[in-house]
Amino acid sequence: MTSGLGGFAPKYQQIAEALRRDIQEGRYQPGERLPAETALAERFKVSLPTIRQAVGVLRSQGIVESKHGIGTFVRQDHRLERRSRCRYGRARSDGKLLTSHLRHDIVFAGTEQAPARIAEAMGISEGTEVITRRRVLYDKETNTPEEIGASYIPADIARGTFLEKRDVVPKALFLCVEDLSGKRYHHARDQWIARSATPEEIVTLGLPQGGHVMHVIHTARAEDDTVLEVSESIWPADRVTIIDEYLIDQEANVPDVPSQI
Amino acid sequence: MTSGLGGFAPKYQQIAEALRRDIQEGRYQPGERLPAETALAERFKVSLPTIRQAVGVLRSQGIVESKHGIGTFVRQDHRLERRSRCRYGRARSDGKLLTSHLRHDIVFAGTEQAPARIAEAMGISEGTEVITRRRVLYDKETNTPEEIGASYIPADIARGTFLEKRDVVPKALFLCVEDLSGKRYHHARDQWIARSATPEEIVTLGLPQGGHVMHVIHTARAEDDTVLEVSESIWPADRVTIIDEYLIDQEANVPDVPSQI
DNA sequence: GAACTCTACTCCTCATTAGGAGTTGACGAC
DNA sequence: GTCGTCAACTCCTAATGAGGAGTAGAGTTC
Repeated sequence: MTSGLGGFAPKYQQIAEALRRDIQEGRYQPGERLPAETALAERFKVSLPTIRQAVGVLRSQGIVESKHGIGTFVRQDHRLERRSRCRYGRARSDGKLLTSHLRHDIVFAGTEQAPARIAEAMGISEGTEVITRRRVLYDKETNTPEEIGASYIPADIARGTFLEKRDVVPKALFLCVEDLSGKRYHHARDQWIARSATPEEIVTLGLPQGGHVMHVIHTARAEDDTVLEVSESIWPADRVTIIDEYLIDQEANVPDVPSQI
Repeated sequence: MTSGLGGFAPKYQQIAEALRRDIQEGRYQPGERLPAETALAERFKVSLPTIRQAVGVLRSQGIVESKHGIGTFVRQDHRLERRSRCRYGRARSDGKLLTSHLRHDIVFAGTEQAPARIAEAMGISEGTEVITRRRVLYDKETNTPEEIGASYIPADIARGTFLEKRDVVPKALFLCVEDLSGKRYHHARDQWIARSATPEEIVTLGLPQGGHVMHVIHTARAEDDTVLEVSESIWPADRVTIIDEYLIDQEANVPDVPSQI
């Protein structure tokens, strides 16, 4: 059966579009519950699976969130701003973390075999042992998880040190690594990707099924190019905006790589 | 009915997981067609809608792509590297674009009312007229769309100039703007977000339903802080990796904003 | 050989039906 | 008042059936 009157798009898409408009025009406020699926089915005069398919579209777009047994709610799209650099700064070498509004939860510290993506960033072969420190960062007020993070330090720098202990470090991690290695952080390479969340990330970050994450792998090197630390951070993709502010250096050498004009 | 033997996850998730493993372990190669849905339904001994739901999971993760009337195919996950800065560089002021391997298709040039996000970046009110140049970039070899882009130039700089004409500009756009404004590009602010694609983006970039994009808004200013240009670029999220290489300046002032440690 | 048609195959849409599982709030027993 | 029970409500999973629409290839006709 075709939809007959009006639209040429499938019914479920028309319904998704109608609901999306309702939300954008404020008929359903952020945080508010949508009518039950059965009610929507009646309102749009379609069957329940069609409604579910329509709501599924909105879910996959992060516009609404369904809670089993409770209802479907309009999500508020709050994006937190994140600086893309600004990881370091001796201005804060008092030991105060840059992220003091977040609660740091160190979930693991010890020796691990480097996963492929980290090994590649470090320039070592997959499975080589590295010292790993994993953390989850929570908003202190709302107590919601905001970030999954991990730092990987080469074994020859950190093996047998306090970095293998699951304690809070006395000062910013990079300062500890500088002390232990005798070298200073000099240059870095950040690698950003957006991808769909893994099942573990969905659980840890409280994401909806099929949610996406922003994933950055940060490789910090000394002046002699040895890797001092690889760290990664993972955020819910729809809760962050990455901000990067910089001076334009028109004289800089331009690598011959793809880039937008 | 519960799934009975073995798994505790829903059937469709188990099937999605099984297929995902098959793909990752190479039993289905990139570009290859998956068995038809009816065949899969028989193999997994479930009904067709359940198979469709399972395949839908893989689709939403960008692992496979379905083509109506043809079949479902394993996508190859090629991410192109993009430099996050490197927009400028007089080293190339011969006029050669940084993106010479891409075909630039200027789809619009003229006066428009600034959309909200652009107005905010420019510090003007929504609806103010700006000179807009929209483009779509195609890979010269495969002829596939790789990027949607647009540049917005304040009317007092570009109104009545050749920038309103839908022609290729004689040299890099920022050099034209510098000539017209009499000011030089000095500093910039980039704003990255990952979000789900709009219907237009899905069509233009050839994305699967529910695909995601990486969206950057780039605001370039002169030394006196006036905005010279706001430009935006949109890529398929699963086809790009953003690369950022830089020197670490530990003495820099650290803004008091959220940031990973 | 070239163009057309027709068929078989593919994925897509939608209705109907059934039961499972989590949450909330009202009610009654204590 | 407090606690536990239970019913009503919510979303979730799954099967079945029917038809629609796009594609490719075999076969036929010219």
